[in-house]
Amino acid sequence: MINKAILVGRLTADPELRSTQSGLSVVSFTVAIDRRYSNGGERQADFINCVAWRQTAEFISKYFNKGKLIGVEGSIQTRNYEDKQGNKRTAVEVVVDNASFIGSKAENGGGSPSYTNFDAPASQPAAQPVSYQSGSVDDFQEITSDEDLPF
Amino acid sequence: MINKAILVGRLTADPELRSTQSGLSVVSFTVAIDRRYSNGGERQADFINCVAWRQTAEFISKYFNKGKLIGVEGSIQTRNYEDKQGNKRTAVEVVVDNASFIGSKAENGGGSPSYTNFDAPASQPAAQPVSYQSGSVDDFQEITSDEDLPF
Amino acid sequence: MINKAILVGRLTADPELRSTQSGLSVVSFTVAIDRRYSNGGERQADFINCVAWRQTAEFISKYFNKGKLIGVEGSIQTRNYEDKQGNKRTAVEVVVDNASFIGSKAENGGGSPSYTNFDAPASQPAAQPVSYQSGSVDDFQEITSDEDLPF
Amino acid sequence: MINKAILVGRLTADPELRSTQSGLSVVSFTVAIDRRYSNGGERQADFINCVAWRQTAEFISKYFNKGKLIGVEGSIQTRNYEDKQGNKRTAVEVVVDNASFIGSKAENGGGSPSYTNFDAPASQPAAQPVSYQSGSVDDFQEITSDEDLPF
DNA sequence: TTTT
DNA sequence: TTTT
Repeated sequence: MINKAILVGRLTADPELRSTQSGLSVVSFTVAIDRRYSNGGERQADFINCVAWRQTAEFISKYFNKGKLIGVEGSIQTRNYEDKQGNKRTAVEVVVDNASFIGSKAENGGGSPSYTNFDAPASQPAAQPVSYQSGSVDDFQEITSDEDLPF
Repeated sequence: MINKAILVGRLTADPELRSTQSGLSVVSFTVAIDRRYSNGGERQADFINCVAWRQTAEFISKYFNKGKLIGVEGSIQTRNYEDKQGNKRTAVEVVVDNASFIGSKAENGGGSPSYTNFDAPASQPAAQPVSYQSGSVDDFQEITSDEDLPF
Repeated sequence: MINKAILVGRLTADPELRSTQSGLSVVSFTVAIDRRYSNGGERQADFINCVAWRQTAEFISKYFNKGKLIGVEGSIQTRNYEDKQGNKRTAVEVVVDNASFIGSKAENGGGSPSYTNFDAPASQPAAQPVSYQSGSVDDFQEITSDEDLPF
Repeated sequence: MINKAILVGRLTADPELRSTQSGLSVVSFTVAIDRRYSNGGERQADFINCVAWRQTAEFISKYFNKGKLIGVEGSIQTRNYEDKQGNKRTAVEVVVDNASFIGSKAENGGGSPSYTNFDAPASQPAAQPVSYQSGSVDDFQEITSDEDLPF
């Protein structure tokens, strides 16, 4: 089974990092994406609610803010809850497992001179990460030298 | 900007074809997709509402029914409406621009001996389409012979 | 069956529009996409060959050039051919069925003051399209008014 | 930047698990995907080379074989190498970071009664995983109880 | 509740 | 080199 959403749009507000009772980082935010073809003049957009957990949440809250372009990859999750009036409602949101900068330094806010490069292996020169993906660092697709390839 | 959803799951019910006042075909249906990792035993699924228009709608209502596997590609749309109590709510659904059969004849229900192959160019032998995509037939990626390629 | 590629990267060169013998527009171009995690400092990128046909080809050659950000959606196609030495080789390329501008006017080159808005319905105010999708204009997901929805 | 491929097709052969000199598991395999619209009768397919590493590699070699349906998610990688004649060639393959079963038990080969459920937290009842994703177990999107959600 |  |  496959459940995949891929979005590129702009944050409608600064993402706000929170924690669950058990200490997990979570961030929720909304991505605005203009529709391709609008209705005779009036612009239209979709506003898609997203949630990210753990390091992905921390990455997003650290590097993105209102109006910035973001690339997001995840799955569509439906969740039941009761609203204040006790009505059963269902929330639909994208659970983000990967977020990326899109485009130029200018577009991304550039700068951000001082920060912790939490992803780079200790011995490597620090560099601004261009995305953060759920998973431990040692699972990223490493660049294996040719001799190391068995095919 | 990019807004793309790709789903493979099962229809929770027979899709029901309707028409708008202006005569457009529409179908709405729900795709159930099991989550990869469930919560200590209890299975969990996401139930994603989908809408398709025109020929895609007709294709889906013709070839798919409750329980069948379907592959769906589209975009996530948010839409505002008022519920019966007059509360403003927002609906989130996948607007499908392409649906595909997934897997074997067995899995797909096979059979379906008589139908109109609305997509095939008139001069071609009729064959069961394996998907339907928004767009006129003459926009499908045709198989151009090698001599026809300019590179 | 599903075969979907979604790319956001930069054009390595100006796309060059050509025609097949039968008069179809084609464009081929390469999208460079930085890898997320590079190999201890040296930047690495994937260079993905793409082909687009018809109006998508014309759209791309009209609005994009070397270095510009592009969003691309399509399928991965494998094609057999013989190289100059007569060896059988297989080409792998993304057949683009949809291309989009990504990000700001600045990022996109903005300007482009005079052009034909080939997609807009005749009666609508002309506006720069934000993407072009294979399919006739009348297959785009239109914005249907609420009364028009059968659900 | 975004580089995403999503495929559902059939394995053209049994995947063969290998190891790099440094002891990493790798598997390479080819996914056959029928094209939607064929050229007046003759069937056509794309044959897409894929590589997977580590646990994803082990998962694939354990649960999939020739002819089986597979869902694959990854990125398109281009890699330079020299062929036997010393010509520079470039390989294009999908680096898989997630593989899933598609469809029914029947379709998947079902059975497989005894195996190690390498992903389930120790205290959970063992169950056949439905996919494997790069990343440590503790990064999967867990099902958090409602009280645990900060929104 | 929404972004350039 | 290719799968149902």
